[in-house]
Amino acid sequence: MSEKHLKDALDTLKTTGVRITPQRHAILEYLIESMTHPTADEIYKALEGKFPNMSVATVYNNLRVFREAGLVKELTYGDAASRFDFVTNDHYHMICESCGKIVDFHYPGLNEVEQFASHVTGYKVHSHRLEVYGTCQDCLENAGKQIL
Amino acid sequence: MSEKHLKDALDTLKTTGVRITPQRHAILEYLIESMTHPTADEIYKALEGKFPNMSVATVYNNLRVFREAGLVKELTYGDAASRFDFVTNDHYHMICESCGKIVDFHYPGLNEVEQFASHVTGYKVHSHRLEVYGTCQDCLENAGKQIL
DNA sequence: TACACTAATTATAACAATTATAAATTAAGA
DNA sequence: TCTTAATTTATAATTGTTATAATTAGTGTA
Repeated sequence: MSEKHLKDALDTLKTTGVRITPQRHAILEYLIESMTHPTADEIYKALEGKFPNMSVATVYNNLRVFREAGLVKELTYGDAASRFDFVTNDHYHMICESCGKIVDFHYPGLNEVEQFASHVTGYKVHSHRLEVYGTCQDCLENAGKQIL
Repeated sequence: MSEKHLKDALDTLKTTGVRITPQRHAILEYLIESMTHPTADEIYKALEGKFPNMSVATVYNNLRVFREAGLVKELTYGDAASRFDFVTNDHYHMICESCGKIVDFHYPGLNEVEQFASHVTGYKVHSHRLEVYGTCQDCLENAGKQIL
């Protein structure tokens, strides 16, 4: 399953004329396997065992390459670090405001929002971004304990 | 109309025990009157005529105060500068990917998305964020001209 | 397989947005 | 008016990210 994702991703890169380096292979692999929407720095730290000489710039450069190839989405949060998400199929993010944990969920058909928005603003619509903020169950439970 | 907004905002601050300084008054006034969702730096530059000695830190500090009081929303965009939006009633943003222009639009009832997301993830939901990306009419026209 | 060409990596410095600090100033209630 | 704690200011520090230039290493071709 994730094997296939990796292979597909590498194929996509090849056909776009992007070289497959060991670093790129490792970053992609890590992105696909980790379910945690990591930051560039987390990727960097996770791979420094395998690549002691790798530079942060390499991570950033390659994340940009992947983003431009459509393999990866960047989730931006002000001056906090961006998080990177391997693109599988369309999904949205639920974010815990207490601990920052992000989980995916699917929701069908917000196309009508795009149509509506395009109609009232006159913009030609490309895409949209939806995120839901709340508190995850772990944090809810911890909050409960503190009251006791 | 915007007079009333300003008065209400100042009242809110007063009841929260926040002092009304000339700088705060001016920043709020600028936020309410400008329809452009300014960055902290834009606010700083816009007011440096009135307050030649004001520091950027003051702008940032007060935007945080306003945010915590619920008067202002911060729109974050990765390493680009945050934009600040005076809260009137709920609306969403349509953002031009070509020139960055942001316009507001209203859309009723995405509550069901929140309910759905809460159900599938187990999170307790507080809020959500929706943005639509596209190209504004000005940029569409300019693109047309370049082809000719 | 070896070569050549170009892209990618590395190390480092630069940058820009934001925040922390400490001293000076000031709003607002008594 | 006086007092006091909050706020502002000026500056330095921090953090995420990108630019630069030199070195290294994929990959197509002979």
